[in-house]
Amino acid sequence: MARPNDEVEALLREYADLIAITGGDAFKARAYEKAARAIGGYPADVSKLDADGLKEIPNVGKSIADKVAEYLRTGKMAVVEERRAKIPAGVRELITIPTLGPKKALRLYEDLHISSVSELAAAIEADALADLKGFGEKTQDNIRHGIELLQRAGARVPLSLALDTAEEIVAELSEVTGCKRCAYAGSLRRMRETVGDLDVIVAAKKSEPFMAALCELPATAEVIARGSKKTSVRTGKGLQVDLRVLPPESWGAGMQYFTGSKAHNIRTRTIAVHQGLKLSEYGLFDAGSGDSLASRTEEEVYARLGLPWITPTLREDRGEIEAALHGELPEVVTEKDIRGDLHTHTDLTDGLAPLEEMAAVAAERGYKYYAVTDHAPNLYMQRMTDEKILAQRERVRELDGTHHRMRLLHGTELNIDPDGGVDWPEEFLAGFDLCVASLHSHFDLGRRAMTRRLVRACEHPYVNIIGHPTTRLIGKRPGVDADWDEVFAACARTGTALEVNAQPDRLDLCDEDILRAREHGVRFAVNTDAHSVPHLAQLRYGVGTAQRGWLTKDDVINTWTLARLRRFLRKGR
DNA sequence: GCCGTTTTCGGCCCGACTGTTTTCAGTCG
Repeated sequence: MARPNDEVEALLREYADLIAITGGDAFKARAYEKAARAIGGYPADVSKLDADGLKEIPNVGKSIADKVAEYLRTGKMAVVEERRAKIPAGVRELITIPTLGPKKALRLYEDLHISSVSELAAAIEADALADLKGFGEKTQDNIRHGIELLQRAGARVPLSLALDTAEEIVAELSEVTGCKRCAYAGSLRRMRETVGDLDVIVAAKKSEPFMAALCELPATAEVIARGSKKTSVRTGKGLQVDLRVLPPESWGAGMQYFTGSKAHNIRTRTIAVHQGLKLSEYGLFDAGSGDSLASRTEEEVYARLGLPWITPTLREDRGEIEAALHGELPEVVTEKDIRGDLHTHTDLTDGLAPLEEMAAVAAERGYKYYAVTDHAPNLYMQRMTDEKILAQRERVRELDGTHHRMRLLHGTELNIDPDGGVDWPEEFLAGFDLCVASLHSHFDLGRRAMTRRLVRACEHPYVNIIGHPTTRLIGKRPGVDADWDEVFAACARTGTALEVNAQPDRLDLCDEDILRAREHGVRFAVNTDAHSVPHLAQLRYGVGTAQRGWLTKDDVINTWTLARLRRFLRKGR
């Protein structure tokens, strides 16, 4: 979903890198990075803002606002063009190599005129770096290895793989003698959709046994660094794991610190500094006397800073600090708030398990209601017919209320055709309790046609939920192009919910889209789109994503009572 | 370059590890 905000973000990031590479003021470079991030995550479309409007964005002042306005007006930013003229694009590429930063990149360019990763690889092979100051044998080895890692690609791994690996490592380290506590932190705890590396925290008096245990795990393929406080390894699947061992009394401060995000921590540390305090992974200290004021629990640390405890999924510096200071933190939706799944499949179409089994497991999960929504006929490979779906409906009615009194709803997942129409005529659709409608083909219509298509689907009187709205597949396929603000407005106007699809390779809508849609007053449904029994447990990823989008119970229709849900599903008909 | 309950200047998170620079710079998170 390339939108002007993303373009501006990329350009400002490039400028920040170029400042760093040319030895410019490091604080200036960081100011541009902060502004880039703020614009990328800003809910409104920057191309619709003037310079004054741009200055409303946090970390965007007059200078950056003017430059962004210049770019939006002319398609160029003069200062970036100037720096690009001095530094070839390939030099910036060099700093994507792990262990190679802006300083070394500039030295390579100035002294040896190296301006691409391939030139650097060739120079190392030709032993051309031997006389270069600061490039000893080890440094060259690290760069060579860094280039290999870069070329192997796929730096970030899906949330689900990261979680599996982390739970395994936490379980192993928890067994080591002397372990007081062990947990994962970092972007995994914040439930980001992909995870770059794992942060595992141990509270113990002695660190060495844990460092040894991590290095000796079967999953460990390579030891990157090993010290007494921190050890980093890489797993066979290329996932980096950073282990920190902290004294038990620092547990809360350590978890707070290593959960991040970086941006959130900068804010909390700044708050500390303003109060004459110093916040580190070891605790919150009086800056003058060095006395420890809080460190045992996260709650304690936040409280001493004058903040309530903040849910990890909100810690992105997307307004949670301000909300916390004003006592306006959202009470985000949790897994136990979900009363039912509204998008699931059975073996009648492409699911693996029969209706009876899916329903039984859903009831075990404690759901009050559960919707079966198999594919509609226009997804031809699924061979759905009127007879088959009506026979299923009969069976659904028979089973209704038989598992722990869970109510079964009969639905379907319709296909939105290129014009925005759906499979069956209205008379037939009236027989369903609810209809999900999704894009399954024609992903490359132009933006206008795609917008019209989605808006028409929302306007359909029997379409209740738009399933996996952008149809992106993380790391494989971008979402479709549409004017999403227009689509979100149509959802709000027509009483059509947007799905937060919990499949770990979808997570669609994503957190940033949820934040934007929420501004329009849209309702959401957090669904698994389960095609098998184990998929029902993937709800946690959807809930995490919903939390990252600041959704409360009230925003999510499948936390509601069945009576309230049914009123919503009538869609004013 | 941005920002402000230490406001219009002077800060900007801060500590860990590595490698090579014999006292610390570069990179990372």
